[in-house]
Amino acid sequence: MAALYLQSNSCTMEIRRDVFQAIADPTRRAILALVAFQSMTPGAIADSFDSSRQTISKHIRILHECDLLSQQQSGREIYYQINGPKMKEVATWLEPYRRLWEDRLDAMGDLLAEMKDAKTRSKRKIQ
Amino acid sequence: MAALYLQSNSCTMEIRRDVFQAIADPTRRAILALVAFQSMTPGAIADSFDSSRQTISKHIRILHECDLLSQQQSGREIYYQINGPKMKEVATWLEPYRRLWEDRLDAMGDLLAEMKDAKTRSKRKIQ
DNA sequence: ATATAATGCAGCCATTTGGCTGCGCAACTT
DNA sequence: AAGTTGCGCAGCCAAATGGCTGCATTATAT
Repeated sequence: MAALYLQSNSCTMEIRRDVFQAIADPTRRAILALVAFQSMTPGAIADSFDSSRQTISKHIRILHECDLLSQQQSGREIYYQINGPKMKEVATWLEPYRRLWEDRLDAMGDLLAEMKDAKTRSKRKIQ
Repeated sequence: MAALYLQSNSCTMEIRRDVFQAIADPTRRAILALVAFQSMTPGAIADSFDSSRQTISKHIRILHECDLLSQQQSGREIYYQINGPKMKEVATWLEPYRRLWEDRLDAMGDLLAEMKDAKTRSKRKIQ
């Protein structure tokens, strides 16, 4: 939707993918899980799935375009591996929400605390 | 893609959404950011965007279907707020990858070796 | 009681997505 | 030199996505 485009002569070329859109697909998350342990070739990765090699290759391309995978050529083989810092982007986005599931002080946590602990002098500000 | 469907008489109704697919859309992430501070009504949320109220309502529905938002009715108004524990699902998925950007990172190969190390409990080796 | 406000739902539409196949090309094997 | 293997790209297609508009419904307000 909100992708960046770059005009190159007569054609329009997409240059950047969104990390969140990339990890939205379960197959791509599975690929990330596979490659997390060791770098793998597209062929080897595709062997783990029922989809065609080209389909998996497309997923790899998307992961590579958004920089979640880095490649390393060796002859005619290309080894793909996870790009750690890019994964951190998701963690960074998630960080501000951490307090929402780690214990107290959000609206819901406030409610729960009130239910569990009758002594709490809560000045809840729901709504 | 891999969504669950439930047959209900003549129509096919989707019953469950994926959290990752839900946060893939930038508008929905913005909604989450809005609602993180306080519960809000769909109308108030929609005021923050250029899209139509119904379009935002659709996004809210998706977030609610995957349980990222919880609702609380008050008269004809409905207050939506973030569901913390559901957000944790993303954090849980991300956790195994944390070592990829944390720790002492010398080279990518070292990181991979480290992950292997965690499995085999043996000596650390490069790539 | 009547009007207005707050929502959700259904339907329409253009674009994107994710699958497949066919193909071309470079790099190993024989 | 000729064949095989690994890989990416282009093109096709059905399904999903995200936007819009037009209702229907249920509370409030007048």
